[in-house]
Amino acid sequence: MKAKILAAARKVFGEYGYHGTTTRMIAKSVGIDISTLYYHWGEKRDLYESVIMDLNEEIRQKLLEIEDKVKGKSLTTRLEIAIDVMCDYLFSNPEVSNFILFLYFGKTRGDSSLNFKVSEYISNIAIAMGLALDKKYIPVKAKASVIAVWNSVLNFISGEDFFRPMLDIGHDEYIVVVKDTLKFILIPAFTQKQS
Amino acid sequence: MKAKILAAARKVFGEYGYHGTTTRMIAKSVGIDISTLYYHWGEKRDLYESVIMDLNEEIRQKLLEIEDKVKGKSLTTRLEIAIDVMCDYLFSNPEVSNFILFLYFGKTRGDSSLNFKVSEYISNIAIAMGLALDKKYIPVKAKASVIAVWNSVLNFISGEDFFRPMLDIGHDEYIVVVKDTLKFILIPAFTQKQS
DNA sequence: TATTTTATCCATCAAATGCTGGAAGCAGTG
DNA sequence: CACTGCTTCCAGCATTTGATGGATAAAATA
Repeated sequence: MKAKILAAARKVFGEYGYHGTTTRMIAKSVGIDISTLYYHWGEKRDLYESVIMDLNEEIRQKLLEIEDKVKGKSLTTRLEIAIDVMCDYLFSNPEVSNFILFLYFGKTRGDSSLNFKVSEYISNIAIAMGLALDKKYIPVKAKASVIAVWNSVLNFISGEDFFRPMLDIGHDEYIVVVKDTLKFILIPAFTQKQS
Repeated sequence: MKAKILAAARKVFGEYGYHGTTTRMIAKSVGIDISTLYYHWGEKRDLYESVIMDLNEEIRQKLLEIEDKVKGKSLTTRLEIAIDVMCDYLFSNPEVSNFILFLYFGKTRGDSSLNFKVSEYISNIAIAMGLALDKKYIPVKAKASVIAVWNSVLNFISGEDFFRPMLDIGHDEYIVVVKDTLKFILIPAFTQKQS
């Protein structure tokens, strides 16, 4: 039950953001009373933070998986695989990217400095992609590039409802276009001769 | 007064999103009573939609300005100018990109299909950048690319508080890094030999 | 000046929302 | 069965929040 609530919370928070989500909405989506929700998770904020921690772990795993898959491949292949795997994962769990974007850009009344450990990820990705050699010193440029890529992926997934009508294509084709566009834009940038 | 409220509303909505913003927050940031706010703008939703329309017009103007500036230049120069101008504008008005991102990714309880006319912009940009020749037929690939670029810009601006600490640099340097990164990633993609 | 119009605020309401107490169900254990 | 611990729900409380009515002041108009 506890896990069921967590999964539902992730989806609702992802769709409507922290303030847009009411505990009643989450409870209803699980089919239980709010009291049951509070019994398992306490305050709304605690549930929210639990979702963040849960997501953190899930993404960490996914990145490890990618890191493992790209080992020894060429830079171009590494980028292609990374894009494919991340897109597949996120398209299957669209609430994930939505939730993360809310974390990035939305403020939450009553502050709280929640830490979604992107910083760590970014460095790991930069190394796995071969953009940095020394784990201790990763160039600003490399980090910034990874952030740009990471954001692009999230945006295309979360913004499907917004962008797909503009392209006038179906869901499956959208996935293909997104992957192609990401590769089209990113691969030349990273494989060009470094200045 | 009406305009003052609109400007304040844009900022608060941009920071906290629709549901995260209360009419009292807006009124307080202007220094007036909520009643005064309601007197001028009616329902919260109406004010919100007015902000959208206002922003729509402002961005349209900005894009026309860019279109005018890049006329006759090379593709590389066009991209550089576009990135510089948009970055300068958005860094000076960070609430703008935040607000737009909320529109893209956040749902609002009680639906309402508000239309932020991005579709129109995207096509115009594609043409101004020389990615499409015929106004009537703009390739999916061109549109998708423009969306990716557009999103990247918004993300870097809105996500400054999130990303800058990861890069461990100051605000002014951040602006430079963002512009450079965008150019670094985007220009090779668009200037490569079309496949 | 008298009157109307415009703008602002105070007090307040009704609904929504976060959250809780206590009763009831239900499984396992003696 | 009686007891215990865990889980669920109903009812409700306190606060927040969207929204309004009416008094008051300021400005415009006659």
